[in-house]
Amino acid sequence: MQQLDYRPNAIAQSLASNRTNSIGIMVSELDGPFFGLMMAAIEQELRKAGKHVIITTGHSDQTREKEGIDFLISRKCDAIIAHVEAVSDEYLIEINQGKTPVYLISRYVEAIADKCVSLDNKMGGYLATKNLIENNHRDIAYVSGPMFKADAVDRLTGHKRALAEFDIPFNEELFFVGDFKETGGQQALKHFLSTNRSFTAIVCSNDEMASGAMKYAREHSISIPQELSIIGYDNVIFANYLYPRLTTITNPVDKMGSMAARLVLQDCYQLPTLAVEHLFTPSLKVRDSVYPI
Amino acid sequence: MQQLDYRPNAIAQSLASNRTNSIGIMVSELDGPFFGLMMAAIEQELRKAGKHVIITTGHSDQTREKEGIDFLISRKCDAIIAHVEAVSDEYLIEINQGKTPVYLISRYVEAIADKCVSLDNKMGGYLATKNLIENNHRDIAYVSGPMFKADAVDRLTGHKRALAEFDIPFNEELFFVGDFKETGGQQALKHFLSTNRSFTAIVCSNDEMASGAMKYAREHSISIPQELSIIGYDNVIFANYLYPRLTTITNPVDKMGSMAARLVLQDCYQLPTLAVEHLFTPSLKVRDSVYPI
DNA sequence: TTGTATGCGTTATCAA
DNA sequence: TTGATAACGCATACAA
Repeated sequence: MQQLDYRPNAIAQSLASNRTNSIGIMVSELDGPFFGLMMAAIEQELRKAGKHVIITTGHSDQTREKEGIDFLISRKCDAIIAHVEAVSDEYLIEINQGKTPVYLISRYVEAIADKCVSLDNKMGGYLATKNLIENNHRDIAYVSGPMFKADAVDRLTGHKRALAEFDIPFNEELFFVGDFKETGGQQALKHFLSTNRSFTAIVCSNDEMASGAMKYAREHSISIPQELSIIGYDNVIFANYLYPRLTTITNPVDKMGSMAARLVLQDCYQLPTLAVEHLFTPSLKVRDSVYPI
Repeated sequence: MQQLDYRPNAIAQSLASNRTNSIGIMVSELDGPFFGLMMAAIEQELRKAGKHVIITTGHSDQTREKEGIDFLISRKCDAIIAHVEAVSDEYLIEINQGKTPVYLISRYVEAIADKCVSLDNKMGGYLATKNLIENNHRDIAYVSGPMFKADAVDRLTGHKRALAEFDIPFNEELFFVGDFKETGGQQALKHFLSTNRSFTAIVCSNDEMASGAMKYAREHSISIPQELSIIGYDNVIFANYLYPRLTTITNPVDKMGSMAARLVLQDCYQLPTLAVEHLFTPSLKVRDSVYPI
């Protein structure tokens, strides 16, 4: 009878089997180079398993993140893959008691470690600063992201470790908390310049802020990298478009995305997975924005 | 009894009411600055109406685009919003006979004009070239996108119209078909340089290719915009990050996204909509990559 | 208005 | 193994 093209009704299947074959995705933003890559990887992995992806945004806001997750749960997703920043660890643990498992990307919560896929941001922060130090920089400014974000805290920790390893004191004057956006980088450089504290390099804890700093530098005739070296973080697409091309730390967000998808496939649908990996390692991507002195 | 928090089962609702409250979205790519904005706009509009969004990718490939749409239909989406490039007009008309309406973004198909939201690309192409001409450029090279894409064809048409309006002949030597990616821009400039035909400006039919051309120019010590003016198209986020900042044509992809979403809300869910608009108008965004001569 | 059956298109269970 | 039947949790239509 298939000749009269019979198509099973996915909704009826779901009602009867209690399985929707849909996975909820929660990201902070739909635009931005970061999440695009991540979602592309997730979607690709899931789609070839016949699953589909329902997408929601949280905008790094606690309320909206919770609403989004509620929404996905109410939609009876079989699982959720979330990149959340504002919500607490406790909430994530609690929500995972429910019947919908919530996997986390770019975040590590001890109690649900098997549901986390994260990047070793301490190592990334360490690598960035170490690269500068190995290029003989000693007076290094640091632009952090908002301190409520674990990523920002970890990257800073790595930075301090590199400093300590080379006996370089951490200087509060050369520390600035930005917003992970372009403006943050601009404000940071402006601030550093105003302290009259000299510095030869600046590590920005993401590429957007690095771009902002570069822009501010150009507007004030500070040549990069001759007068000031800059290193970013994330290796976002446009890092390669900037001039000079930005040296940065790779953030394999696509690999983390596929990994999370595969975990879901394995745990929720009993599909075989090759290797599982929970902690990803960043690496240094050398381009043109760091000069030795 | 709501105190014992009763939650309606969305699946059962769907089965009984024949309405899933889900809208399928089909885009070419999940990454890339273009689609991010578009999806963000769609999601925002739909989400506040309590609808949700199922996302699929087509990768500008005819088979995959059809598969994706089939997939969304089989998932019983109430409607589909698609940005498709490879599939034929006939197919789109035919698929719209079915019970799932599919709306088109950035594409105009006469027979289903009420389901189309598009950009006046002819006007955009015209504006770009006209701006160059008004800056006294006469020898203008043109980098097109793949000619199977309607966008590319229309932009080129606009370019030719501007040329004609000022009695400038179209020169095949200064015409190159790229891939809408960075490499396309690099190849194009390389090609133009090899013809020994002189030119003072180059219009790239999207910003990626403009970036590629700028990169190639820099590598070959051609200073922009002093020696060569460049104009792009789309006003993608990174156009503002490039150096020099790229003059370009705005493509209000976010507005088109919300418009498509509102059409769906209106047609499929009988929700009131303010003004409906089907054709959007691009405009010139002047930045730093065009110099008068 | 409030209440009660019936159907939605499957899966799963149990009997044959 | 095959075949009938009861959930699945709601809308909807109809009756009270």
